Amino acid sequence: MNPTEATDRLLEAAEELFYAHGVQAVGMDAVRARSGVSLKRLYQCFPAKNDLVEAYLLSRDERWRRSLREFVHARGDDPLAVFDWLHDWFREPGFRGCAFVNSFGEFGQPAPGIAAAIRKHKDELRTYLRGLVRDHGVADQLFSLVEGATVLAAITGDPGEASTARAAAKVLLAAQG
Amino acid sequence: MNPTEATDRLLEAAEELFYAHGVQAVGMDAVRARSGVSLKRLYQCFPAKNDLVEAYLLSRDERWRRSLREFVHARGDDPLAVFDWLHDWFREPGFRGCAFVNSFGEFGQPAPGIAAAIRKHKDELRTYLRGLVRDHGVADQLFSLVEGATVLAAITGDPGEASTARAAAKVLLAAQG
DNA sequence: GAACCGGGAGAACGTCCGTTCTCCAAGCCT
DNA sequence: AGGCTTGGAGAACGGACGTTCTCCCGGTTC
Repeated sequence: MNPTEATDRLLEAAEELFYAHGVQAVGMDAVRARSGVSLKRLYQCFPAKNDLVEAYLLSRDERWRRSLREFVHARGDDPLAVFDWLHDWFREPGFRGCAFVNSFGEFGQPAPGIAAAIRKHKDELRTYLRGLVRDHGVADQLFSLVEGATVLAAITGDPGEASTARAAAKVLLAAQG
Repeated sequence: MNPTEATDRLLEAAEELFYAHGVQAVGMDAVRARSGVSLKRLYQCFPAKNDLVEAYLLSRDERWRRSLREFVHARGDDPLAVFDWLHDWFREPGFRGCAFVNSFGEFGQPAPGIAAAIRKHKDELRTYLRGLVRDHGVADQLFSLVEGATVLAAITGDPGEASTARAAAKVLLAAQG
């Protein structure tokens, strides 16, 4: 097995396991078992667990934002489509909230690379929303609604939080003028 | 030292340590050291760490909601005062986001008591907001803003997220009619 | 064919931590 | 005073886990 394929399989396994059970609850041996990559190669690709966690977050960020971007773009970049996408996401079987918020909660003082990955995700999302909604103030308000709906959907298990946030966003966008 | 005083000191130590560093990062021995209560008595008061965690969450819920309620009540139960309170909270030195959201992130599948304490906190908060804002739809929208602002303030470190959410809340309340 | 190299499987090591156990000092009752 | 209980301090136990080490096999090169 070649190193780049090993890295891919490791990242895929890490995403599934870390997101589903939390980073701390998943041992390196579980990642090895799921990925089919030997421990030795695992540590060649990622010298320490922190490195794998950081790569997991960066990879998930890319995939998550691409999915959102493509969905919203297919709807003419309507900001409200963001909340329709959220609604679909919340209904997915394994939905457990925002991976970045969860990781932030897991680590009291995250390693620098991990903290940076978390902040990067939120910064990029904010920037994206500001691209959809020219008024930065309103974009930031929508951002707050997105985060709130995600947290609440995760804790209550109710995907309807997306509809609540969507209704609020509609009012805020209309008030923007 | 009497058992009820021991319980108080344990809860106080647990709140400080668990909130500041995360539950998993704090060992029982650290709680013992901080509280000055012996390990033996600690395990008499709380037979397992989960019990202490659950008590910590319930205790923090009471204190947190009382503080919010009193602040808002002193301002004539103006819903917007909720966001002023948030702004003060976000500026506090040890602010690290919502203890319940953080705990939710820490445990993939929380023990039943812990999951219940987390849900209880959010349920009570929702109920409280619905008391302040008669229109349940708008109350829930404000709830989403509260959660979003808290998450973002924690991750970005910017207390100004409260002002953003406040501005949004003002528009939503005005639109309510 | 024989020495060598890479890689896999899994044992081993060290540490951390939740929980329990041991031991001892100090108070209390008769 | 002398046995008895209580509680504290901290050692000890057991398991989990991150990381490294050992051993062995299969393929490659002279």
